[in-house]
Amino acid sequence: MASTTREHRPTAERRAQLLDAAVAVMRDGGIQAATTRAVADRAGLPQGAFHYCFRSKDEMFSALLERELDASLGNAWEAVAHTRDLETGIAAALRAILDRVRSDPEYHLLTAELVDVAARTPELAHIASREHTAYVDQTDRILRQWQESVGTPLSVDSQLLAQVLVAASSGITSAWLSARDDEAAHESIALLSSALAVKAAQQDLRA
Amino acid sequence: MASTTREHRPTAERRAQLLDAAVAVMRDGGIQAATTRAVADRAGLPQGAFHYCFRSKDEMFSALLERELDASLGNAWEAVAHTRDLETGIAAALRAILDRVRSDPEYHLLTAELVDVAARTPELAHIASREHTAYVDQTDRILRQWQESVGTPLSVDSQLLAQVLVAASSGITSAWLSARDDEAAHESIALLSSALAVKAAQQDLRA
DNA sequence: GTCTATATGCAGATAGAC
DNA sequence: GTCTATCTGCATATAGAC
Repeated sequence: MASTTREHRPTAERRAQLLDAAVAVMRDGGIQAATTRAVADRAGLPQGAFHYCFRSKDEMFSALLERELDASLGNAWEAVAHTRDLETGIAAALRAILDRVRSDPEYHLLTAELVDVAARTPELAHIASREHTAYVDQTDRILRQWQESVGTPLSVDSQLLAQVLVAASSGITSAWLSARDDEAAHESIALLSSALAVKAAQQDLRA
Repeated sequence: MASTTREHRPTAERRAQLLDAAVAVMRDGGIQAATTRAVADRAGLPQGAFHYCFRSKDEMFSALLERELDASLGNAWEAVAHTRDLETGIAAALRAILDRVRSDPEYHLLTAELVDVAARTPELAHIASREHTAYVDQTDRILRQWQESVGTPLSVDSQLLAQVLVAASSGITSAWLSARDDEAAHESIALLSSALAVKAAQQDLRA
């Protein structure tokens, strides 16, 4: 019996199944490796299944991008909200972000590649852009929350500080992904946290 | 006459010609677009030419990676050496880096993609790693130079500051490449320069 | 919805004349 | 070194039975 008939499943479920498989394939071999055959195989489905879940490979890629970038948001900066000391909070959050990357470098290499490809592709550029804005906004929200809970206002605009924190985390993780140097990453986190906290909390010391 | 005979050229020259063409093709369509045919076409050579310049596509990719990453080093942090004030120097250097990216976003998107792919590919990972180290070392050298010319020593290790500066620049450029927000980038540069300069030059103000 | 079989095209690499 | 022609395999996508 060459053909095993499979159970009928709602399309949404099959799509998720294929997206999961696509991530698995890409984790190993990068975006290039994600052919429709490889993805369908990994999902345990015949290659033909691909095309009644997605109109084309491009459509799947777009769906994947949206799903993964959204998921990778997480609550990265949550740690800040739970400390009284800004420096401690920033350092803890940066360490948490680094730990997530260290625990699954392939996945984070993949999201970086996804963002690059999206930024270069006209039909996808808005996804990368929207994702970045959402990430900054979420960080901003946590900073305001911290500000309220502590009472003392920041001496810099929270939105601006959020932007810088996001840039700092992306710079540190990308350095780590290239060099895999734990000590360098932790030293950088310590210095950055301290520098930014001093700046953000300073009551014009020299005025 | 369907076949125009071409002049004989040293292999090194042909290789450079193909690498240039590969960059041109990738700038437009990303790494995926760089098929041996597309690259040879862009170079004005027949597809067969590819294989007496490079043993395989992988070999070309490796050569390309090495050449482009090395070229993209530039003297990015040179600006620091030429100012007495560290904050001014850091800000100028970061703005110069951002300007280079703004003047050719496609190229810098490409180098980012190259680094990602290299970091994931076992045979290429060392190139990305070595490149990153070289970049930090070069920045460190400029910081030491500044330190000597100014007389006052930094209050943080110059190598560490160099690491952080490299991370900061990569975070800011990658944010800009996603969101294309000039104002945000310049604000971030100002805040980071100020925060890091205060930290790096502080004579233990609170001691 | 599910599956097999297949159409069509392009990929990387090579052979062999010049 | 240079070129054309071609081998071989895999890519995406579709057709059509169940």
